[in-house]
Amino acid sequence: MRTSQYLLSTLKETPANAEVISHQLMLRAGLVRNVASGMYTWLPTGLKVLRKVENIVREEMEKAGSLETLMPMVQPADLWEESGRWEDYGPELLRLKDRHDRPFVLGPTHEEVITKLVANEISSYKQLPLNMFQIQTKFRDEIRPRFGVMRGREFLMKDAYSFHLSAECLQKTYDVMFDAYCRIFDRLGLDYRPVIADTGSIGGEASHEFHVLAESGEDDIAFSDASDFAANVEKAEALAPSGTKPSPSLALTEVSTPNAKTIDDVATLLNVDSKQTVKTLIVLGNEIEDQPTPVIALVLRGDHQLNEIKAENLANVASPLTFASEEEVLNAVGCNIGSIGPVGLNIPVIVDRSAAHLADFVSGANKDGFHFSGTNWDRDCTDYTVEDIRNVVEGDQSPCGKGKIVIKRGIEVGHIFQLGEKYAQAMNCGVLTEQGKNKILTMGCYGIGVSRIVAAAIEQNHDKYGIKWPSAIAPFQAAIVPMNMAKSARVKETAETMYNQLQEAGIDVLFDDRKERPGVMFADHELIGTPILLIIGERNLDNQEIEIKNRITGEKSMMPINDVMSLFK
RNA sequence: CGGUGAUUAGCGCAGCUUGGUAGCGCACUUGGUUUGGGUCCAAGGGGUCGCAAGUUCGAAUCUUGCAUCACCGACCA
Repeated sequence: MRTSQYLLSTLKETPANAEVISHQLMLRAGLVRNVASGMYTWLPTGLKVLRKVENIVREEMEKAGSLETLMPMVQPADLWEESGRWEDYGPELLRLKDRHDRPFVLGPTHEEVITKLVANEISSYKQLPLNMFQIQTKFRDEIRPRFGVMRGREFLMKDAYSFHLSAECLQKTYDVMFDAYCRIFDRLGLDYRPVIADTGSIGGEASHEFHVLAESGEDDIAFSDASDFAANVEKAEALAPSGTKPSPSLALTEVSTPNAKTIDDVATLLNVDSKQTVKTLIVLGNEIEDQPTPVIALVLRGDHQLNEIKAENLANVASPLTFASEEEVLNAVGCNIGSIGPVGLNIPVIVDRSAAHLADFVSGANKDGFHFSGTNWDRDCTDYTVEDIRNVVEGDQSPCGKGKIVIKRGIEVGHIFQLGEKYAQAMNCGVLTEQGKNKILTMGCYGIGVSRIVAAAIEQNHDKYGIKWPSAIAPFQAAIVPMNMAKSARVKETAETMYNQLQEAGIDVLFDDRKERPGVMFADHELIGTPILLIIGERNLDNQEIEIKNRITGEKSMMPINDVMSLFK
């Protein structure tokens, strides 16, 4: 490609609306342009990168035995009613109507469509297992799109679905997909980790997320500093503290704490460590027929944070987790938020493992403006259950048994699930077994955020001059940068010859034939991150040499003109 | 959904306090100059000042409403 026939569209200045580095560089390097909140046009350079990512994903999926399909982006609402997600999905699901007033959705994912397809197409166990994927635009009406294509509303995703007769067979495909994902991220040249994940709203059993490690990531990943253990903080188990619980040494004493409504206030006022306090959260319980909504108290150590996912997975806690209103708190507890504690409550009390390990701690007195000091479990509060309901923090024991927890930020770029029978059941997707009986299939589902990978790759690979693409996904393999071609016939001739030669060899090379000063050309190529610059100038032609500059290492070296092809072997 | 802020040329911004029909840098066009790291000089083109209503002789500027975009928060006991 010649720059004179190309749309480079680089920007010298950083657009004001871009916050993270990948978003800024994607705009400056001319990869994408914003169209509306969370929606982007991919310019030629960006699309080249996107297609390279897509092709790696496609090749590895095919190698792993998955069949490519393409499903519609717009889906009829009745499919979603059949699966139950028309009600469950919430406002992220964009709903629309056609001219006949028939309801549709913009597909945020395609379980319904594929399950319906398989229900219709597959009728015998002999046709299983089956694994199909597509690379398709998805739409999720995110609460808050941000960071450019990292969390867009419209985005490109590879999603795959597998169908099986047995859990063992599903596990086998799941393992194959796990390995395929590792190969994909290896080939992309990214620093990533598979981590144990929550199955979230889609439901199901086993699940791993693949995270690209980067400061700007939106997820917290808990690692062990002594093993391979890695889990999303949402999912990482917080073990009970080791050792025996100290015995009570203080009497329960009511203390006045006017206007101290937060743990920090109370800890400061009473001059105790927040680790010696507990906070008590009132949430809604599951509805029981013909009765007012029950409320439940969750008790955590003052310095810990509630893990909402763990909490809402508890049997008697409402899902999604909902905090009680001020009025509900007043009715149930008899005081306002800020003075609640576990002592004397006549509602169910669930205590976190770490909070349950305390002795002589500070708690709310269930009386406005008062707390208790010297609170002790079993003596002052007898009716409670102990559960893991907090987020792990740095320094906790790793749940794998080895080492301590370290927390890093990650960008979720892949997610694999064992779905089980949820969708197959709802859409009546089954086959006849060897025994001639109908059996509902069990499913796996495997996603990769293709467009997000482009942003994640930049987050991990850039410097002050611009993007440093891993070579597998660079928009161009190399660029020819001639010095003062307009004046030098020798330079022009060498550049043209080299361009033709590389083109014929199938090398994706950008020939900078603009009448620009060298500085302008260097700056542009560094910004868009071309891995190799082939610099042709008068001063080296006498020796029949050109200069090679490596974008990743910054190294410059000389090379005989005729050896250029060796760079691409 | 709540809070905050922004909206003036393709991009980045000034002008608004104190109303008088718009300016700077980059980018773009033309000519010249320069040519191994974002040259320099000159001459140009480009804006219903987000939309609507109001106040006024007169509104980018004051008032009201709306829209869009962005940032922060959505553990608070």
